[in-house]
Amino acid sequence: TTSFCLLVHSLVQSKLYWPASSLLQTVLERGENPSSVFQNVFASYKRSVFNSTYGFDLLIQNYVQSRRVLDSVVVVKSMKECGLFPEVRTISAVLYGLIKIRRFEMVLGLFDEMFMSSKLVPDSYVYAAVIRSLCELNDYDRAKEMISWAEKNGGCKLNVVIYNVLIHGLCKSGRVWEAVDIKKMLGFRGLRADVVTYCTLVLGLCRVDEFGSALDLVDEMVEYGIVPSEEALSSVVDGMRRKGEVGKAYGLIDKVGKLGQMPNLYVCNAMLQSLCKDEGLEKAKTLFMQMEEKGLLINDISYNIIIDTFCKRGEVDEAIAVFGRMINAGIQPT
RNA sequence: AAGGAUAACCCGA
Repeated sequence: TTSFCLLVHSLVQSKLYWPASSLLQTVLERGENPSSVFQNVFASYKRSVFNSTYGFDLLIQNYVQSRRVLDSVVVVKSMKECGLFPEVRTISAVLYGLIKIRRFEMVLGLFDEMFMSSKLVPDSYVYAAVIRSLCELNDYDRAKEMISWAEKNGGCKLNVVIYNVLIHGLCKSGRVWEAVDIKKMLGFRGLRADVVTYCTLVLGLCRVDEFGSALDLVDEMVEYGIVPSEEALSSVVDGMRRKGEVGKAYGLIDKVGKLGQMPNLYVCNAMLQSLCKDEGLEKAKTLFMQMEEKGLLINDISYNIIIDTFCKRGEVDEAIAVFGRMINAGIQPT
């Protein structure tokens, strides 16, 4: 093992990271416990003339990638005890490993240990991990405190992702209006809501049946040229439709359609149905054309709705024409 | 030089 470790350090010195990493992998597979592996790597580090500590980072990475996150934590802590520090990026990989196994308290503990009592400066990835953990622990007060603290003396410029994490957490906990407030404050921090911010809020609002506000947000994002996801758009359109606001729902499809986005087929079919019933056939036909243009995979149900409507109006010729198009499109009549 | 981050999507329980 000692020769392995010496070799690792020298490979790292020559920037041969990939071989160094696979060498470490074989060391890990020997099943030694992480502190003794660390001792070995540390002993050969001291003996060698190389001064890059990146070999330790690779060791940590290897543990994380082998889903041995807790072992990676041992190495990080051992390094600190020996006065060595991994790169911030490496620590962040460990933090996300911990999040994946839902050890949120450990994320907070490691954050304190590594960043509160050293010269290491957390970056936005690290803050995102901490905020995420606080949200998962339902401690939104502390999450907000942490953000204000980081804004003042965090040493790095917070980006929109951090706020998106908080917004998502609040929405998931049903605190949608707080989430909306956070978004409103982004401007004062020199940030702009992005597609994730908007989609998260839109879906959060839909989940608590606030379709009107969701609609306003979609309007706003479209003004900024941000295209809502199919999922977000579908939720709002279907919500408005179920509230009986079929006209508004249709207007939204029309508007967003110009940006190339359509609701999913389910929602479109429901809209066809509602338009035929409440708004007359013209709009339904227009929607149907849009669905064809946008390449939505129209199914038998979509055709049946149109055919049925023509039949009910006694326009059998039209119905047969649509039936013909259906056959041409290769769809089995049902 | 590396599989370091947030919605949705997907898959499994």
